[in-house]
Amino acid sequence: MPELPEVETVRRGLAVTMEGRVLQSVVKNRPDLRFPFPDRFVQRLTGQRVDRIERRAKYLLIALSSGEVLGAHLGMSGRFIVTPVSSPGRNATAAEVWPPEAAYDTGAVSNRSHDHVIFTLDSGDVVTFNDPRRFGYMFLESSAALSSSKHLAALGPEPLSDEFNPSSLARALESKRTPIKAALLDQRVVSGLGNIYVCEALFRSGISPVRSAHTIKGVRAERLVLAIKRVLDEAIEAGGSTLRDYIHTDGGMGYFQHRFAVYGREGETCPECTCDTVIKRIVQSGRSTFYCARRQR
DNA sequence: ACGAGAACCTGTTTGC
DNA sequence: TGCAAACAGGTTCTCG
Repeated sequence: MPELPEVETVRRGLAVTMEGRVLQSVVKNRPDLRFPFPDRFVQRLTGQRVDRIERRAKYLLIALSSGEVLGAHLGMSGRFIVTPVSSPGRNATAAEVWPPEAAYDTGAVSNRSHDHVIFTLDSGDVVTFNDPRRFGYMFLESSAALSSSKHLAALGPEPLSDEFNPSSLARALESKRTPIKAALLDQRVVSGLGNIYVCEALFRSGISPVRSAHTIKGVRAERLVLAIKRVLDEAIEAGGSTLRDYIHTDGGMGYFQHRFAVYGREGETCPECTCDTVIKRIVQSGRSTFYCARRQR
């Protein structure tokens, strides 16, 4: 579900609610998500203060006063929902007020049986992790060991950082014969991109998704890097893209889906071509790719 | 060693 | 209308 802009939007929502607060109670409703929860998960979290919430690629990193960091990946359908103590129904128990009205309104929350972890803060606010498909997961790691931990160690540069630039991208791609579409989904090349924003960035840069990755250098690398940074910036600004599962922590929607040029637009006319070229959908390594065969070479 | 495809799960949409 | 197949924002494992 969520790519970098969606995870960043969730991070901002959680930071407002959780930073500086103490985890008064933690309820875990099953032994595992995609992976088993860490040993003594509830005990290691209960009573900890949340110092800071950061993001690395698509991971949320919740730094605790114990010196440990709670990492969370949303997979395809994971979401955090905040039920404020001041919301309507505040006199009800936490279990009775979730999910908030806005989540009902979007239709994005369909089943309480997928509430896997419920955090109650000392403010009274309740933060719930819900994930129908259970591709999401959580882990705990000491702050010092975090960057070399299993899940984070191999990640490529943050696309919005200066470490991600035309020459670093060209270097990462020079040995790859796979199509550029697949290479950009490889989190070791650049971290945080997913199917939507790869399609959109390739369109903006005029690069064909089937082009061999190693041919991206020079001007093409410059155009691609710029397109990736811009599309991510714009999507974060719009609060991400809400298609099916993804919603904000307050149940609200992102708006960037209205600005997709190609994603999900098979058969529609290309927004940049003046002729009547239509957007094509192909399948690459099992995932849909949308592009304009005339404009993208 | 690399790359394509399957697998992991549930829910929703599409097609016969 | 009803049921089955296809599809979904991600990652990881297996196989050729």
